[in-house]
Amino acid sequence: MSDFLYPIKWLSKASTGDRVAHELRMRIISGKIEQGTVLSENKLATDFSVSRSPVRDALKVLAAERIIRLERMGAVVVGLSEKDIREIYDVRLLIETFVFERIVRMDRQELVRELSKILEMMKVAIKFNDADEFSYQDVLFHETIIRSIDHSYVSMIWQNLKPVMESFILLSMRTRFEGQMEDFDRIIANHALYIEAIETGDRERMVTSLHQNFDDVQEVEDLWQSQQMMTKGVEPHD
Amino acid sequence: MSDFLYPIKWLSKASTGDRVAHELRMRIISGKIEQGTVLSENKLATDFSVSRSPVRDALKVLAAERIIRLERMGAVVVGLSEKDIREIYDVRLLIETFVFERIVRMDRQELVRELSKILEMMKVAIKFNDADEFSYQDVLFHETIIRSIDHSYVSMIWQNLKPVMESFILLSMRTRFEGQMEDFDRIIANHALYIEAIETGDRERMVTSLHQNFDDVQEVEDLWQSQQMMTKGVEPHD
DNA sequence: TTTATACTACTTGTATACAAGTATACTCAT
DNA sequence: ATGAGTATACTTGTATACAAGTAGTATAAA
Repeated sequence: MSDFLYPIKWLSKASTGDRVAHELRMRIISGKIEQGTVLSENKLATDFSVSRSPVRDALKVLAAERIIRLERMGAVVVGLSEKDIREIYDVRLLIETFVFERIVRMDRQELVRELSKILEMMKVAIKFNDADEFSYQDVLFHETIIRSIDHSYVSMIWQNLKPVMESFILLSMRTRFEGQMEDFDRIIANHALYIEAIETGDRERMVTSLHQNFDDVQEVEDLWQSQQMMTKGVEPHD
Repeated sequence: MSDFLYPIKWLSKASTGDRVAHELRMRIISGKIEQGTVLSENKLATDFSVSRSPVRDALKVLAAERIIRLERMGAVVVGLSEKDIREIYDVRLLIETFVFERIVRMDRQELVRELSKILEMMKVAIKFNDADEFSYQDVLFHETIIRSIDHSYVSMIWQNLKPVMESFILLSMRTRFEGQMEDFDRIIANHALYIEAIETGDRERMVTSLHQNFDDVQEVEDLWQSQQMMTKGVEPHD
């Protein structure tokens, strides 16, 4: 099969099933595999040169994430619509707001330190033009905030959202690193604002930051749409 | 293996893997399988007289629900702590509040009708002493509310919460049907209040209803604790 | 030409086989 | 008695085999 969209170095200790899931997710979200395509376990198995077992596992995972739909015959690709993106951000807003309310009641010194470190990492990633590393740190930033309150069911929600978000952010950032470098000043500023909000316990600022983050992605959405157009443009997939 | 805790009639069109998952979940949440127990795929397979494949599927599902933890050797039973129950209700509060905000902006006549129907079903279930049917309708009540706004990621959260909630409610209600029948007047009244809140768009009343619902379950929690004690009886765990 | 039937080539769900790795217990040497 | 090392009986992850069922096509009859 052709080259991989998901960073292989992130899969060092992953099982075959995870690898397939990550790669399939990327191909679906990037539009490399079109919506409506029907995936067969056998075909995927031969494509990835693995057996059906890990493919099955992968499909279950992707179905739970709602980017494919398991049907009687075959798994049909659903992908991400604009509505889905909005909805994902609804949920992020929902849980991060919840998390914030708890955070401001805690000692958040350690958290702020950790977030500052991640922010610095992000800056370095920009400096070295490393889109993947930047994405990794970006996702880690929000994960760190969410996990800080030690709430296993909120973490669970994040766990379910994370893979799709990660893929989406990866694709967005790769595109931006090809030309829209000026975006990153805004993104960094936005994350700094988030840290400030946490430090000072300023709910207002937090919500502002979250919304700006969303608007950011909305822009990206357009890019992504066009990228998708470009990708499929060629020919309908098998 | 001994008799089943999960209503077999609810599994009519379920795969073997689902059956195993449902039954295992019930046994874990009821305390019939103790916390800390290490489950082996092979042992479960022979116990349930099935092969490892569906057992594997089931364990993955239960791990996603956080009631077991997949480790190198064996799956260790985590179960539900009081903290978990609180957290589940945190999330329910979170999403049902979100849902309510959307509902009040919609035409909610049809929804109210549907909820009223379910409420009547619940009354009938009480009259005929059918704890399982009552639980089913109770879960359906909340699911109906949540699905009404057509938000796939909020639905996803519900989907992840539902099985554990369902099992928990089933066990609670079965216990209550053995003696605390007076509880049900309050539960019914509480659900009626919820419907009213939706009908009138009264956010205040909705939150009241949700909190009362939580308090209800907190009481149940005690019952459940004692039931669990009874089941294991032996000694305090870890 | 149209309709009904049967067949073929798929699909998934479950069972089994095999490989690689890990913990426990036992044996042997000190 | 104690410690090192090995044997063994487990564990999971992946591959393969088999059974049951479905869609769509081709063939045959009206």
